Amino acid sequence: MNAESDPQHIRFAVLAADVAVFTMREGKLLVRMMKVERPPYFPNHRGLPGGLIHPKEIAEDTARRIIEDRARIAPKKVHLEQLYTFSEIDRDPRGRVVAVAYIGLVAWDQLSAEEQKDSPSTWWAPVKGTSRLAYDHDEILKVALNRLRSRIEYTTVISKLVRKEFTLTELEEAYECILGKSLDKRNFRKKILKLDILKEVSGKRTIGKFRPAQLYRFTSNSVQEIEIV
Amino acid sequence: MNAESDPQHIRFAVLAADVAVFTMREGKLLVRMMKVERPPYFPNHRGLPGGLIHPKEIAEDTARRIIEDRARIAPKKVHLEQLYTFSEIDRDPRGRVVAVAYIGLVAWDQLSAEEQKDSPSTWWAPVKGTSRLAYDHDEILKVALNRLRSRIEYTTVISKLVRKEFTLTELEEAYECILGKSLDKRNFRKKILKLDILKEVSGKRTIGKFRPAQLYRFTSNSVQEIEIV
DNA sequence: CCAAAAGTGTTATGACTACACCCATGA
DNA sequence: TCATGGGTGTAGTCATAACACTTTTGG
Repeated sequence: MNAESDPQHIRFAVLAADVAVFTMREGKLLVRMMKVERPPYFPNHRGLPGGLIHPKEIAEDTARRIIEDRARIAPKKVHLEQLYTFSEIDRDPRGRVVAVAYIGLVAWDQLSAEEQKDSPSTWWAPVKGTSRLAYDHDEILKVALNRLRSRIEYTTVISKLVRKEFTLTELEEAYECILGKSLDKRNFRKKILKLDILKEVSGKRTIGKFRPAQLYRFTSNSVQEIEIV
Repeated sequence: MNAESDPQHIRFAVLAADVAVFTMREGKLLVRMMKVERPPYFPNHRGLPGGLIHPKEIAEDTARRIIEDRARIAPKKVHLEQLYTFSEIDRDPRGRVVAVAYIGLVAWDQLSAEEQKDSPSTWWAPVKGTSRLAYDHDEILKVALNRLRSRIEYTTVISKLVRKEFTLTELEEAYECILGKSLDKRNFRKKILKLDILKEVSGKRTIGKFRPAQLYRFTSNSVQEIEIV
């Protein structure tokens, strides 16, 4: 019998979950930040919401709890996907903490006034220009963005960032915002409609004093794997 | 100060790494198995190589150590990619163990005679027909296979499963084996050559008594993201 | 009638699919 | 010369990319 099969000798590590919750407002991608008060390492600092995994919790439930308690957002509104597990020895200066990182996506219009609002403890920050975060959260955010970018190209995850009913222009802007490049309006429409993942809904939306736009919604509520963009 | 900021109250979980090491022999995908002796839960059972993360180890190094000590393969030969972190409460009947799972890829011809050989403690098993593994390893293997399938379609990971110099027929068979479908020889060759990821090498290989085949190798040693198949 | 966003079609180019025969070799 | 795997080309179809003007609306 070796050391590991004897429970007395089992080695422990601290396990945490960190979450990069994204939303989109006025064509800008935002990420949820929280205050990190960890003197002397991170006095008056900021980072992604995170916390330790409880003994009777799967990592995804930890992520949900953190979204609720730390990010102050109702977790059932947030679409979660596991991102990567970060286990660098010194990623937390207080000791060995391994973090299972998640990506969270939520549509801005699904958020309550409270959830949209910024507070001293948690707030929305534009992704562009967000850096110098506590722990290894710069790295986590970078990996999360890369994953988000690649996933919108072959899945329908973008459905979790736009409102339930949207115009094709809004959808195109969401793609452009995450991909960081502009798309051809006519080609985008042809392509997205041919995929057969959207359905027209009866209403139209008027923005300002101009021509109203047809509204659409995703036919399926679940994230599907298809070739987009 | 809340409970989590007080080191006395930090909650611990057991962390492990599990590895699905794949290789390919005679057009069949094999996965490395090990004996699991955990009475009364898994007497005389089998599973993927796995073990606990040491305090001063990143998860990937744990995976390498397990590949060396448990799977009995020189870890530097194995290409590793993090797969997913499994944290179901009861995935290990002995207690709470969270596993960071990895995919390992190694070319059969890179293995020594010892490494190719099966022993009572660790052996190669054809992926097709491998099931009823210990812990949640059926699930891990399933997720690993899905990931492997999708990754060979948009990266050059297959380079880690074929020998350094290979014929186009060998490469095509490797794709067919993992994708589980046959490809058109002419179309496959046109496509793979146009991608500009292979270079001809001077030699030819004769199999049996027939016409010798041109040898190729991947131009880059690293796994690249490109649209294949 | 003006300003602004919504909406729409064509053409050229390149990629993909389907498909069948000749070539080189060793026995 | 035969058996076997190696190697190649074309035509039809489909997807992509580039590109500009008309429509609808409220003020």
